[in-house]
Amino acid sequence: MREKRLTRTFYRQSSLTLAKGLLGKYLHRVYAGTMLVGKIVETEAYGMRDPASHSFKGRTPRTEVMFGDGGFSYVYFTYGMHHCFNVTGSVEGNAEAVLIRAVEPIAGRGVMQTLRGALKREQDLTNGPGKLCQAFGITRQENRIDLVDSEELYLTTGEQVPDSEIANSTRIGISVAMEEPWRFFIKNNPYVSKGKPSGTKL
DNA sequence: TTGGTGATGTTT
DNA sequence: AACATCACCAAA
Repeated sequence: MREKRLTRTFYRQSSLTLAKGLLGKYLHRVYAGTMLVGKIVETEAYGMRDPASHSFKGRTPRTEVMFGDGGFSYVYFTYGMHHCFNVTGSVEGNAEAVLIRAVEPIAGRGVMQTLRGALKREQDLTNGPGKLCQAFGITRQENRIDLVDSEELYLTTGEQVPDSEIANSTRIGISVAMEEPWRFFIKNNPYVSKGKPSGTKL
């Protein structure tokens, strides 16, 4: 069966709804003529009045795409060596985005392995936000792509994930708003990242 | 299996 | 100076 692309309407939801709704969807990326596909298994929502969001301090050249319409890629570079891939949500003026933290490889494994280099364990291929960007060849060149139109980077309906297979927790790797349970993942999926949720403090 | 640490460059 | 991370190594 043919994969159906996600519509603009789908992306124009709050980042919280979108983060959960993106689980099971397929990420498609054409890299050097090869179609790479991954099933989204872990996401995090970042929103408007969220101190952990890049958009919190207002519009800057980097975060401008977050303030635009839903359905665009937001790729940033962090820790001096990693890229992270986000999908913008909501509508023009509302800065919301969902960080894609992990995917399960569906197609194009060979190319992903080449891009990632030698690995000890199979799941290390794509079980983290920086890792999946490397495996899919996603860099800042892929920032601000319209996922509704692009032939190189887009999302499709993928697989339905029942609520009973979805779990949530606080987000990973942040130092503010650590109590917000805005991370979503598919239970028992081996490609979910191993980062530790923040905010398990008193 | 867990935990500590260094690499690295963009943004503010 | 901080940072929405990862790979490495050591200890147990």
